[in-house]
Amino acid sequence: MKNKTTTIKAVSKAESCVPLLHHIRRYVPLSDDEASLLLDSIHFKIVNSKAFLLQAGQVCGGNYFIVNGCFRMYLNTDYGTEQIIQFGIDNWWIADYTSFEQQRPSDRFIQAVEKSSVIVMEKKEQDVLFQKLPQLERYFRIVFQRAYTAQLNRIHFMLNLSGEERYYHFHNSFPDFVQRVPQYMLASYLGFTPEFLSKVRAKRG
Amino acid sequence: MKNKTTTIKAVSKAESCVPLLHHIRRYVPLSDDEASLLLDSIHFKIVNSKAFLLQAGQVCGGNYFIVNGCFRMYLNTDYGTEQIIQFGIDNWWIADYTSFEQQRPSDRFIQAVEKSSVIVMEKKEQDVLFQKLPQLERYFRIVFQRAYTAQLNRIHFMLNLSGEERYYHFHNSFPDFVQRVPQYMLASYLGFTPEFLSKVRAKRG
DNA sequence: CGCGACGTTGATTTGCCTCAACGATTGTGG
DNA sequence: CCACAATCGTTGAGGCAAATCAACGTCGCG
Repeated sequence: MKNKTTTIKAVSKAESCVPLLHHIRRYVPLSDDEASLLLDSIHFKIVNSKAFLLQAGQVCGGNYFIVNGCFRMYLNTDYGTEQIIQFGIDNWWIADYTSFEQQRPSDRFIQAVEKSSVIVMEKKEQDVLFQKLPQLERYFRIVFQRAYTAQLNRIHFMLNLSGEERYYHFHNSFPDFVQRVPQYMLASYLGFTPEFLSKVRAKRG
Repeated sequence: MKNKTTTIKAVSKAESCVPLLHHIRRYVPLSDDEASLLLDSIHFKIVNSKAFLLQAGQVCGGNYFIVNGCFRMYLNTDYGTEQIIQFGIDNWWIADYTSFEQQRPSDRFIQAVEKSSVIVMEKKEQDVLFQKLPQLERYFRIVFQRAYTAQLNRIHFMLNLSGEERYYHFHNSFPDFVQRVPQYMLASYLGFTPEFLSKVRAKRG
């Protein structure tokens, strides 16, 4: 019985990490041996809705690959409100990289918006992995290069579009995602109030 | 006289690339042999004020390391105005990475705000260099990781601060930079009009 | 069932924009 | 070296997009 459980767990870990391996192999080569080396250094985690990967004051403990689900990164503003600065969904990495790299306390929260599963790569493990599998540096170079350009594009839209235009642009870009998060979170992310979003939506069904 | 000029030029290339070597060595090891390999694959370029590294419609020809000077990246909006989405100064890399990676036409401009000098790393050369000097992947991984977090922070300020607060925050963060660019460019970058900036400044000397 | 979280709607306010006219400074050609 | 234009910054009047504040409806859940 004990053996069986162990076997199931082992299988489940390998299986649950398939999306990550697939994502890595979109950008760099990774042999099966190298993949199992990787698997030894990461772990899989189920995160309940509203649970935190990170809370302000803590050091960001891992670099998180979202296997499935949805997270929001936010921080508390000067007067008590929460400001969402980004969402993360399936096949995205999320972390407070300033806190993670320097192992210093963060000022942010990373919270599950729905029940989710992630792969955790801790700082120590990641450092070792970068030595053993240098192609991971290339992989993350590409990941961050794209994340950087995505944020620049986002800034462009924030500067040029009205609130209403931003909402419809986002809606067109991620039509299914809009259903997944409460409207007040979407409003915060897009940079306006929930009341405003409600009025925009009232205009067109 | 001609010889002398040539000699000066050769010396000047090695010398002018010192800031780049120094920047790389802040993050990854690079032997002298490796450095000269690098030097063979890049070139140095003086850029006059108002000259372009990239214009909309062109493919972004290089990844540019700014040795000294100042650049702005902008694009034309639907209503004929220019929207600045970022500045680049000494020791920053700048490029339209979407255009650069895919070698497809850009929709952006990269223009010198003042007389500047850059080091150009062309796509082909960069690809070869990444093979020869794999630590450059790590170097750029770090560069992009930091650039990404910087943009996330910038988004946070755009979402949370009023126009006046954004100006003073930027002013405090880069006190000398504010002097270097015309106010209308700063206004565009910070997301308000030149008139508004003028009125903000009028309030406090 | 009743409470708290979320969304809606309307009245009012405000931060910033638009438009227009006017200085100041720079650069360029005669 | 001056005249003149072009560029950049300033100031004010009026307008609009979105925020704020408040009241109310609705749904899911302990």
